[in-house]
Amino acid sequence: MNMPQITEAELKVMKVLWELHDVTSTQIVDRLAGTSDWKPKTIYTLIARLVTKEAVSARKIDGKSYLYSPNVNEEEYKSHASKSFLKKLYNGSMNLMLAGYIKEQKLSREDIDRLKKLLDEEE
Amino acid sequence: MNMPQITEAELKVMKVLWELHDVTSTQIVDRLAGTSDWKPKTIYTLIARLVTKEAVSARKIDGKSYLYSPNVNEEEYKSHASKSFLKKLYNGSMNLMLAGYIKEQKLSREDIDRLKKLLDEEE
DNA sequence: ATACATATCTTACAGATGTAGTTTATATTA
DNA sequence: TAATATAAACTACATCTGTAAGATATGTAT
Repeated sequence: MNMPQITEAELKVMKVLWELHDVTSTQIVDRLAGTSDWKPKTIYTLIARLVTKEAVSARKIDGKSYLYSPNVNEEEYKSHASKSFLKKLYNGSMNLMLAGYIKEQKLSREDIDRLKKLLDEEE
Repeated sequence: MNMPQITEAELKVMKVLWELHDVTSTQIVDRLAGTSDWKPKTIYTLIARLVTKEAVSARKIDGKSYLYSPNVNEEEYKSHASKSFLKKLYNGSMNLMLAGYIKEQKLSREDIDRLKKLLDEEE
């Protein structure tokens, strides 16, 4: 259950899978028509690569088509990616990241309140 | 002042630059001797690529050597990278990222207290 | 002045990534 | 059933990335 590497382009496909679950490639293509300008062939390639790296599984529904579904859990993946990111840039510390963020005034007053609420609920 | 793309390997070199500022390639090589197993040639290549993409500037100190210094600010770079990361995975929202983190129990009681303190100071 | 060391420059090369075209097999339609 | 559409498989190809070796020019030691 070691997390496969998922590239940025592949991630967009994963998001559709996470959202819709059990879809055909055609549905994925349709779903991405609005948010990308990829040719269908490009999307097929991305799907195939995700299947190869076992991030997605494919179940045959007839001699030609498959139903695809995500093999890696969305929250697990994000948590894994977050950890990697923090390690790379902030010595693994969410505190450092948030401190930097606050210093750069990237958080609105409302954001801060919401974050405090999140933290309060945790105690 | 558009942020150059800095790869993971290059980032390790940038960190030395951010830490030491105005160093020779030899100093960078020495500094990285402990934390990586790169051959000196590899490090020279990374430095050269960083210079090419103008993330680092080089000032000649004699006919052969240069002094290198970071051209992109550490905090700015990290903030930029954080923003990209959040956009890619959390719809741009630090709240969502932190919420996920909290849910996964990735934060200790102390972390939470420190974060709350950070947020309090901001108000 | 000559040999040696070495920093930079040039070149290399495999694997990952973005982006797709071509071929093949199968389903659908007329 | 024959033509057509299309999903999947296979192939392609430029760029980026990690990782360095070889060539060249310059500084240093004898």
